[in-house]
Amino acid sequence: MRYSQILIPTLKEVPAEAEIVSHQLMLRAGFIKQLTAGIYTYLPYGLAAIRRVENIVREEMNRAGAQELLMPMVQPADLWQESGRYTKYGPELLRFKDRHERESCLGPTHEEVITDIARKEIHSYRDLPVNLYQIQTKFRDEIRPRFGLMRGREFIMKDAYSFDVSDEAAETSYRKMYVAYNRIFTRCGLEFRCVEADSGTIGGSFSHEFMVLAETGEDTIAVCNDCSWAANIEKAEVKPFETGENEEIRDMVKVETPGKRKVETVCKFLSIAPARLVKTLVYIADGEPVALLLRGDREAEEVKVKNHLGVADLRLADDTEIFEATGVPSGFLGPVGITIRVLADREVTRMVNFTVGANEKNFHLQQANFGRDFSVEEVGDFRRLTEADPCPSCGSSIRLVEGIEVGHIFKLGTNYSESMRAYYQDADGNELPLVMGCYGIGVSRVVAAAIEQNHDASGIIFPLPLAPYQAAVVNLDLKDREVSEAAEEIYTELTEAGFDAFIDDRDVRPGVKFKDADLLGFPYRITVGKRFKENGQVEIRRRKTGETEDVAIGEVIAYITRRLEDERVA
RNA sequence: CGGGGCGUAGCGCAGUCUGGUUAGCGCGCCUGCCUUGGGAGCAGGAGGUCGGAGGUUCGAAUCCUCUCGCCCCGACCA
Repeated sequence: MRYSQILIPTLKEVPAEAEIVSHQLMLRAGFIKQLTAGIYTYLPYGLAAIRRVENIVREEMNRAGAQELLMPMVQPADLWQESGRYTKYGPELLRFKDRHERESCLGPTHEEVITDIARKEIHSYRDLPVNLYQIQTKFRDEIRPRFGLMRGREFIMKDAYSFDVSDEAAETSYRKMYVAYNRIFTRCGLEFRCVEADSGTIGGSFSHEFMVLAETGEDTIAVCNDCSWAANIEKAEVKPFETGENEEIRDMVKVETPGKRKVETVCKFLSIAPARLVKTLVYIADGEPVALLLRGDREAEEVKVKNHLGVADLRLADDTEIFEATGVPSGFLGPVGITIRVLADREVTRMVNFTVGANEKNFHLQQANFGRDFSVEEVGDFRRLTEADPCPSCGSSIRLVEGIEVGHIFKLGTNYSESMRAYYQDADGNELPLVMGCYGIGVSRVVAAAIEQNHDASGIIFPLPLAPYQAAVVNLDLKDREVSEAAEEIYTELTEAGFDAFIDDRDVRPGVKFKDADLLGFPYRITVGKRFKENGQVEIRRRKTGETEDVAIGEVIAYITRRLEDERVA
C-alpha cells in the first residue's frame, strides 16, 4: 500500500473526546471517525487491523470445525417474543416498525435467529453436532457508550452457536471453543487470561471469559499466584475459612448510638473494629426488599446475590424504601426481629459477640450471636473477594488485576431450544431439545484492547499478527531518483515476497514520516535516504524496541524474512 | 435515567463572568520561495449563520427561555 493512495488522516493533537489511550490513538492514527455516540466509521487503516483479527478468528473457528454463515441484522419481534426476550431484554434492544407496521429490532445477538434455523433445518441426531458462526455488526443501544470501540453501540462481533445431542456432547463442543479461543488470543499476540465467569442475562449453566490484561479494563479479575485458577471478581468464590474463634459467648446488650448510622461512625463511637460489626444492607430485588448481612468491613458482590435470588434486577434500597419495608430508619437495621427476607454471608455465621443495629432509631445491639439471638435461613457466599482471601482452588495467595473482556463462552443448555421448540430425534425416535452453547468475540474490541496493551508515547506498537502492514518503506527523498528507485525496489520485492508492505511516498519532510510511522505502529520501518547514496545501506528499525540496523539493499528481504520468522516463534 | 461538564474554522483552545469595531491564537489546509535523517522557515491565502430556535437590548458568541448534540461519573455488556 502506498501512503499517497490510502486515506489515513493522522492527527498531531489528541481529540478532546478521547479518554483512554486506545481511543486517542485510534483517532490520532486515523483508524476510526465517530458519526454519533458509540457509532464509528472504520477508516481504511483501522479496517485493515480489524480484518487481521477476523482472519485469525476465521481460521481458528474453521479449524475447530465450525462453519461460517451470515445472519440478518434486522429481526422480527415475533422471534424474540417466542424466546421471551422481547420484554426481558430491555431498552438495549433497539425496536422499530417497518413500513408495514411490523415490530422489528436490530440484532444485539443472534440466539433467536440461529435457533430458528436449527429448528427448521436440524431434525436428526445424524445432523449433530453443528457449530455455526458469523462475523457481523451488532447493535446494542448501550446506556452509555464510551471509550471509542471499547464500548460502542455498533460493534463487530464473532458469534458462534453449537448444537448437540446431549449435555456431555455440548461440553465437548464447549471445550473445543475453549481451546480455539485460547489459540485465537495467543495468535493475536495478546496477554490474556481465561477466567470463570458469571453467565449473565444470556443464561446458561457455566461460562468463561477471556480477558486481555490492561489497566483500563472495565472488569476486575482474581488470579491465583500459584495455581492456574482465575475468575471474574463477580464470580470468584470466597472460600470459607476456619476462624478458630473460641471466644466465650456473652449476653447481648442494647446500647444507645445517637445519630450513628454508618459502619465507620458506629465503630468509632463504640470503639470496636468494623470486623466486629455486622451490617444489614437492604436491596430491592425485582421490586421486593431483601436484607443482606455482611461483616462491617466487607463489600457485597451483587452478582452473587442476584444469582442466588434468581432475579433480573437488583439495587440498593434508598432510605425511604428501607423505612417502608422495615419500619426502621437506615443505619439502625439489624437481623434481630427483622421482618423482611434475610440473606447472610457465610462469614457472618462464624462470628461471635458482634454488633448489629437494634431495629430502633439510635440504638445498636452488642454481643449479638447467631442462633441464640436470631437465625437466618439463607446463608451463602455474597461478598466480594479481596486480595487478602485465599485462592478457592489451592488456598494460596491471589491478586486482583484489571481486564478487558474480549471473549465469552457459554454453555446454554436447552433454554432456547425449549422455548423455541428446536427438537431433534434420537436413534430411538425420541424428540429431544437441542443442547446449545454460544461463543462470542468482540472483534473490534480486540483491536482496541491490543492497542491498550501495546503502545508507547509515540503511538501504537502493533503485535505482528495484527499489524495491517508488517513493514513500511520510508522514502526520504522523492526528488532523488537513486533513493526513490531503491525505495520502490524494496517495496516491490517485499510485496512480491508475500509481505504486506507499505511505502511512504508522500512529499513531506522526514520528521513527518517518522512520526507517522511511529504513530501507525508498523512493526518494521525501512528508511531509504542519503545514507543509501553514501554506502548503499538502508536503516531497518524495529518499532517495539527502537533498535536499528543498517542493511545493504540486497539483504533487506532476507533480513525482514528472518526477523519476522524469529518473532513468530518467539 | 440520575449527577457533572462542554458545544466558537478540519483539530486543540482563548474570548462569555463584566454585551460595544472587520471574532482571535496554535496546529492542519491551499499558493509561492526555501528547506530535506525526527512534526522546518518566510510570504501570501482560503475557511466561521460562535450547535439550533425564540426573546431582552440601540447593539448578543457574551444576558434570559426552550431545544439538539457530545463527553465524563453510576446501573448494562463482546
